[in-house]
Amino acid sequence: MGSDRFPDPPAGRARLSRPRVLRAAIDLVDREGLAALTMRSLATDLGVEPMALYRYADGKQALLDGMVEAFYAEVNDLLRADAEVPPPSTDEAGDGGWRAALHRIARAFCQVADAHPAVFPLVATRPLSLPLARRPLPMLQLNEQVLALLDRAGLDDRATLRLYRAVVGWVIGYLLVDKRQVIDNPEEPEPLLRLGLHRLPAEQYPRLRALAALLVEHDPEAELAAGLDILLDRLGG
Amino acid sequence: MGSDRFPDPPAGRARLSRPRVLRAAIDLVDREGLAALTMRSLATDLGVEPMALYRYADGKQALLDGMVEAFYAEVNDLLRADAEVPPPSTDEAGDGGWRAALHRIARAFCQVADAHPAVFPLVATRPLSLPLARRPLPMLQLNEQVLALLDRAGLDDRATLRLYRAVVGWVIGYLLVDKRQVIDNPEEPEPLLRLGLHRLPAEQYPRLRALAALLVEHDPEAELAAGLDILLDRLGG
DNA sequence: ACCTGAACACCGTTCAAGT
DNA sequence: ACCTGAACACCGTTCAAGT
Repeated sequence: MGSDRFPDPPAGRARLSRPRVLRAAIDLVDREGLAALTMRSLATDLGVEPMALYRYADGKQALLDGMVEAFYAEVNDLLRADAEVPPPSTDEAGDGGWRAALHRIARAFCQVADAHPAVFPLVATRPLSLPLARRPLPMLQLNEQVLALLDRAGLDDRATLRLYRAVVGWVIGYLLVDKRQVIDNPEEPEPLLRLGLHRLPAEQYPRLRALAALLVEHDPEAELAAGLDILLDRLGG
Repeated sequence: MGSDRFPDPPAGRARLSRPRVLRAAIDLVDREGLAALTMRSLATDLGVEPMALYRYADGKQALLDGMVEAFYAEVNDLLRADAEVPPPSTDEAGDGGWRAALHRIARAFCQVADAHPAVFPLVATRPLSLPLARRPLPMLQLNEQVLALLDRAGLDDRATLRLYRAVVGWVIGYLLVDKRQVIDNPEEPEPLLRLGLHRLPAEQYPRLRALAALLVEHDPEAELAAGLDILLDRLGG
């Protein structure tokens, strides 16, 4: 995370640093939601004047991009951590393990998204306004890693990219849809009422009402992995 | 779009109406981007004072939700329109046509996303903070329609929901990733340079650099449809 | 019922100043 | 080099008033 433009100061004495600012921003959003993040509230959290932040991010927009950067850095850290505890068989499935490696990446991504649900919308949408080469380095690093793994499937370049888009789109889309299970009234024990579905006219939305009770009961990690396998099977040759 | 709370006035004489406000909001965002949308700028566009908008949306947040509502309403309109021009064979593929109907929905969704690229991030993320039953009616209507179509695959409830999540996640995720192809320097004729990739060190990102030239060359509609078929094949029994 | 207009609290950011 | 503090333009929203 230490790019040239935002150097980490000598470390120890100095009060602020880019990682510290980004971490504080993510903490604040985890605690109070995206809307509560302002340059002023973040400054207060860090015990500093708002303008002090501008040394570590070029403004609010850049701060948001920095949070996406921190998100991907966390994914990469997680992956490095469990790479040090390799699974029993080094050559996991006889295919060089690229498939299992992709699953590990998806799982790590999923874990970080779960840890910072309010940050995830930023991860899904902010890169839309950034040209590829300007994206956060940790994001590019993960992209490169996924591409390198897909290469081992032995596809040509076009097919590799098609599979790449499918994998990334699937993971982000599935997480986005899954995290939509927002509860209306957390007090209510009945799951159907918790979702506020009694407000839905049953005549107009028969299927939605009938299935809504089951909406909450599923295993996101397993479904995400299953879909990933399907796409790898059929697009991976 | 005419809910009880925001009635369309007699129509004709009256200056403002909820559809007119939402349409103006989407126009503004299409023209100048999400950041340019403020209650004040929207009011100016409509030739009205900012506070006049509060009669048609309960505030900025509700306005954003209203735009998602308008987005889904546009999808539904599109679907109704081409339902009036049915394909030559009424029973499209012998399976009751539910598969083809799903493809039509995906295509319509895709078209509207293309028409309003700056609005799409709202569509992808705003429902995260709304409990199911509070979501815009046009969105619930489309959800119901998709569920009804999936029912025809003859799956049990759990499998139907699994497939439902997969289909919705796939379409949204794919569109999100595909629309990320943002151009760095539109003047530059060379596609590789247009993406700003000369700034990527080739040693660290060999695959990304090698494949980036091909990133722009693909057929989004076809890839989206292909992925949809794969998921329907394997999760649809 | 529908819209105006002034006012308030808060926001991101500038600029000049401190150390 | 790193942070402060005052200031500015702009924002969403309140409230009371007009017609």
